[in-house]
Amino acid sequence: MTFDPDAEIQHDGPITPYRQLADIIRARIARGDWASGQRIATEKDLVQEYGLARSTVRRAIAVLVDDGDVYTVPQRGSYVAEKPESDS
Amino acid sequence: MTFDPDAEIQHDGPITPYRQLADIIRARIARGDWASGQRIATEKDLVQEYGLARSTVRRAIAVLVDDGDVYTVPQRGSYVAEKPESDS
DNA sequence: TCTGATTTGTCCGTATGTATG
DNA sequence: TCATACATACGGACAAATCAG
Repeated sequence: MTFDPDAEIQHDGPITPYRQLADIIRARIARGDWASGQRIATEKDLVQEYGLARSTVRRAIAVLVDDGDVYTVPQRGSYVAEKPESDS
Repeated sequence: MTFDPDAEIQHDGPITPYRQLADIIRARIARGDWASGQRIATEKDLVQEYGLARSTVRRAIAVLVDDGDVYTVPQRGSYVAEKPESDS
């Protein structure tokens, strides 16, 4: 993935490929590429689509898991988490 | 690397280890140790070969990058830049 | 049941980037 | 300048579980 210093979403830390990929996946979920409960792209697919190392892809997914956006099932894949609706 | 006040190549500023190393690398490129487009020695190797701190080696490489003699690819290494021939 | 393909889990080695004292 | 530590990233290898046939 091309390093994009003009990426729209900013973070606390430096803009890095794994953070950018995490944002991209989040955006794709929001856009409806994958519905709630559905499996997202495999690590292998993400590696091929974005030209990143698998370790980097895994780090991006780890961010999403940490944020509660997705969850991973060993040997199965990562799925879009069902998030509670915001009442605010 | 031993500080050498009698180094042949002179500079605008004071003679320092990182400037001397930059000169050495330049000379090695000119000599053909590394061809155009090829990766030069890693920072680690240069540290071991010349007995310098890594930060000093990095400063030397930064000089070469600044001069357009080499370019660095994150997580990959530094490469000999393809320089346009001088017609003057 | 067996087999092979798929997919995530883990570990290793290499290399540069950044920060601190 | 030096020494050290940690972060980031790439690439490879192998293990383990799952699933389709």
